[in-house]
Amino acid sequence: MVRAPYIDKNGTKKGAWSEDEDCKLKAYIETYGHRNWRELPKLAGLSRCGKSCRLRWVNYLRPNVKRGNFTKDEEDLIIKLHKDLGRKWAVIATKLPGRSDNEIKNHWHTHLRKRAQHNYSYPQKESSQNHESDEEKSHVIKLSNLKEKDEAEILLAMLSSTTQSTEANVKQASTSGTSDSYGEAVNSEYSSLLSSNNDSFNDFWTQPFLPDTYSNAHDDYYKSSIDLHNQNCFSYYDHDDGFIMVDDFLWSSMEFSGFL
DNA sequence: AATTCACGCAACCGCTGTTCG
DNA sequence: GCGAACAGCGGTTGCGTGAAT
Repeated sequence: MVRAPYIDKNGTKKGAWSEDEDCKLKAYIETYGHRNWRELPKLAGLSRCGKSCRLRWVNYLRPNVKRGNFTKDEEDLIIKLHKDLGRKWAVIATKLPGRSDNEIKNHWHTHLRKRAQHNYSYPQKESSQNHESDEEKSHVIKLSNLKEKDEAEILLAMLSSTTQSTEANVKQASTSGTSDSYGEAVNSEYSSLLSSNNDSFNDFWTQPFLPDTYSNAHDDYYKSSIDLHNQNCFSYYDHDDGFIMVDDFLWSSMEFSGFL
């Protein structure tokens, strides 16, 4: 579950903490406090860096730290605070006594992010939020789970909403049909598109890719229809997950529920 | 039974803001 | 006012575990 202990080139111990180390750290802080994390490991007789000691203390050793499963109330609060505050885990942690920012962050990424997404998608679904059926799951297609060629097709569709000539150009350039040439063709077309508009290129790495048809009225989301493998899909942009592909059924649900 | 895959989580890393000399 | 040191934060990684094949 955790990284195996090892000594780095500076002689600092890394990886999982032993019981003995925990005892030393806890005993030292309970006696002397932690005014200087950098000096603390030396004084406490540990071969750790200050950062590592601080993290261990904050997440596991400090008094009143709560372990184990999150309650429904805690989860609801995290979802609400995340909606209001964004990824300010340290601030969120102050509202959940006994929970560390790291623990909340991990719990969000492994459990709540998906749940929050589905809650928005199926707001009135007979309180079966943790028991989504396979049918429901099939309505969401995460870009990162798609194969390269799928991604290339989606990228193409997005590009084609900006320039009608792009798709034709790429398809012509990739008549050999291999995925490599297909990808190269997409990259080539994409590069030329970007270099033709230096203003938008400046923001390329920091802003989500949005076509010129993107409307400010939809702050985070925009609709782009894509025929992917005979399934009519739509896409929207999510700050956490990037581009999300959904089929027309889910898109309708999301529109109906006010998510979009 | 063996292997592969996905998930969960503890811990690390790098960046930013704050404090101090 | 400036730079160094430090603390804290958020993103990412590594690996154990259980489920799926």
